[in-house]
Amino acid sequence: MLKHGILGLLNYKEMSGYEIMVVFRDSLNFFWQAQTSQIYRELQNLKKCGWVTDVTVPQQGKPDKNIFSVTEAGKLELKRWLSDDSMEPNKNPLLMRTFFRGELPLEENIRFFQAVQAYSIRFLKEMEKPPVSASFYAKEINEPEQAIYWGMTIEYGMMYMDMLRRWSETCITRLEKLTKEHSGD
Amino acid sequence: MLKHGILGLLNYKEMSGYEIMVVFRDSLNFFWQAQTSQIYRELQNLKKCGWVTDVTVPQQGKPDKNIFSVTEAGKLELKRWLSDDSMEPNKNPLLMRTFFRGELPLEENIRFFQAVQAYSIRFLKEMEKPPVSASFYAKEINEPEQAIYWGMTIEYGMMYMDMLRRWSETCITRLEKLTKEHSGD
DNA sequence: TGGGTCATGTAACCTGTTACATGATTAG
DNA sequence: CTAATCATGTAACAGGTTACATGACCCA
Repeated sequence: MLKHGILGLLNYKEMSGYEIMVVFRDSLNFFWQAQTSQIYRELQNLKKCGWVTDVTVPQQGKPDKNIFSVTEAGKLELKRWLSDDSMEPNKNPLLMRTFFRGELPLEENIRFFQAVQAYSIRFLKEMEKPPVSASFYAKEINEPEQAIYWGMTIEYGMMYMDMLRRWSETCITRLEKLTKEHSGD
Repeated sequence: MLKHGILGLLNYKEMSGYEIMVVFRDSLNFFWQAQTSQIYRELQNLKKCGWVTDVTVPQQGKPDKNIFSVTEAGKLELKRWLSDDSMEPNKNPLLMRTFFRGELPLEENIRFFQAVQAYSIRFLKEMEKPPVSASFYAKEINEPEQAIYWGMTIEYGMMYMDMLRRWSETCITRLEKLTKEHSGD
């Protein structure tokens, strides 16, 4: 997956490992995270596959830059990967932590879902600010055809966070109702 | 994470690696997947940590059963893990595939989001059937206190799939509008 | 007689995380 | 003077996937 993410970025323009890291950190971070160590390793793998090539650019003061660009074979592989529309199963740590909460007292669990709610609200407020989307999306690359898909990921983020807010709200309500019943006995 | 999932299951009742696999396959599958190979490895790790112990039960015909049960230290660790309410970042392959779709023609992308929509609808229909939730949740263990949290994960599943349905719908609408504009030029 | 379930795993591999190392430049 | 940024990575470990192996029992 990261392999193809890197391929997709290099397809926009040639980049060094460091620049790729910056894009992940500043723009794709909300749906994917990647450490430099992993990026540099994957770049070597992509090179072995013949999907990217690199040129070393000497610099003064700083270490040499290794600029990677996608090959024709790499572009084909990117398209092949995009054409696959099978839905892979997901892992959800939040639901794992929810499932086993019966072990803890109600009050603590209410606090847990309040943290979820606070998180989703914080996220929504962040996203409502106008230029959040504009970090990588418009600045680095000026391709209006692409922008529609970038917008879709943002839209997903907002709809997801709103869903999370509503879900945590119902969880809190349900648990608060239980505490009242208990004290009413 | 899997470590603690296993710990949580063993906290309900003692189980063999095989039984744990069955629970993951039949009940937790929609938010977590685990292969037997991984489960057997994690059980050995948990044993090394002193969080579980095991007894070998000889059986006729079948291979010996290795029944695991959680220790006091394991119960403490489970509670410690549940108390952590920090939100860990998620990876979302679907958004990775959405982000780079500019490479493919509109028609193919419409088909992509239609596949997403079909998937979410199929899932919602599956979940609306009454006894889906009742596989592990009520059959294996009779603990009404826990059931409320199991219900919350199901509720999340439905709200998430409904959100996914709405999102893919808006994506399709947006792309269809574009195709009309193109043909109208 | 052949395939599915019960029940155990091992081995190799891929992916992701954490910690560390280097060294110049630049901004506070 | 110190911390951050630019820019490269390595090493070790943790977590997850894929493929294979064994062997008896049960059902069609």
